[in-house]
Amino acid sequence: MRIGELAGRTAVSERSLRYYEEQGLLTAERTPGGHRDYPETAVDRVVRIQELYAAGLHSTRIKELLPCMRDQDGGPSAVATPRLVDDLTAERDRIDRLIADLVRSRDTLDEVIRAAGES
Amino acid sequence: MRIGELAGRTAVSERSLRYYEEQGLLTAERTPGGHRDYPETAVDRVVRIQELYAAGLHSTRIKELLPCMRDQDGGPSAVATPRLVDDLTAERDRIDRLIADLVRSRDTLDEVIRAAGES
DNA sequence: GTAGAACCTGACATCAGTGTCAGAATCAAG
DNA sequence: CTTGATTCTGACACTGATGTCAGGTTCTAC
Repeated sequence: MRIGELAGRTAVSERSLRYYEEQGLLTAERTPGGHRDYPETAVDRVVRIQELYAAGLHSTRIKELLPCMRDQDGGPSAVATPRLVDDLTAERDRIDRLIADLVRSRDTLDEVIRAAGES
Repeated sequence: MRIGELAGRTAVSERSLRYYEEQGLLTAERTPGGHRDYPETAVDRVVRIQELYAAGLHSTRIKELLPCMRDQDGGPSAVATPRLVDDLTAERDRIDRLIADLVRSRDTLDEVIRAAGES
């Protein structure tokens, strides 16, 4: 599929999709004229990338991580090195703390929203 | 207490504390010489502010929200307007989706970490 | 009063993903 | 072939909290 369709189906801007490619997170075939041609699996991958970005991972870390992930189509093509495992463990712990923060913030918002409803 | 102590106790940089004041999120008395003098309650407030920042709220939104929050020392000093309730509800929904993303990302990391441990 | 630590303001830098625009090339349908 | 939609590359802007530095002032303990 072409970039416009991929952007539409993933709700990610074309700009970002080109950026992902630039960062080595996403590859695409090219038409004879140079237009990008994505496989169906790209949809899944872009969604994953977005999730990881949302979790605060940087593109370099995502790039290291992607080959180690169980892909939509089968097993991972690589196994994380001990060094990477350390980094990913730190990321996971950071995300854990972040989730805890978010839950507290959500509770705070809920309380304010509810208090306004009671008046 | 002075800014250095507050920074130490909250693990927030002095730079950020001054920024919070600049944004109207945090107030402080001043010594005759112009140094900031924070009340004990500032510790709690700074922690809250950090949580809300972590949840992706901008300073303007936090500024609107703070007066409506149940403070450490008692009831809220204001009730959210209907307009603000709408905004906060949108924020809450966004945070909900973000938490879901984070959980998925954490699970992904756990899987990669575990896979590396099995080898 | 003096030395050193802590604090003040103001300014500029940074980060990294994304928005946006320009000008050119390609693609698809008539 | 033509036309309009889509895509291409490259460049520059932005955001917004935080880092950092400079030059000066205040505080605290001796």
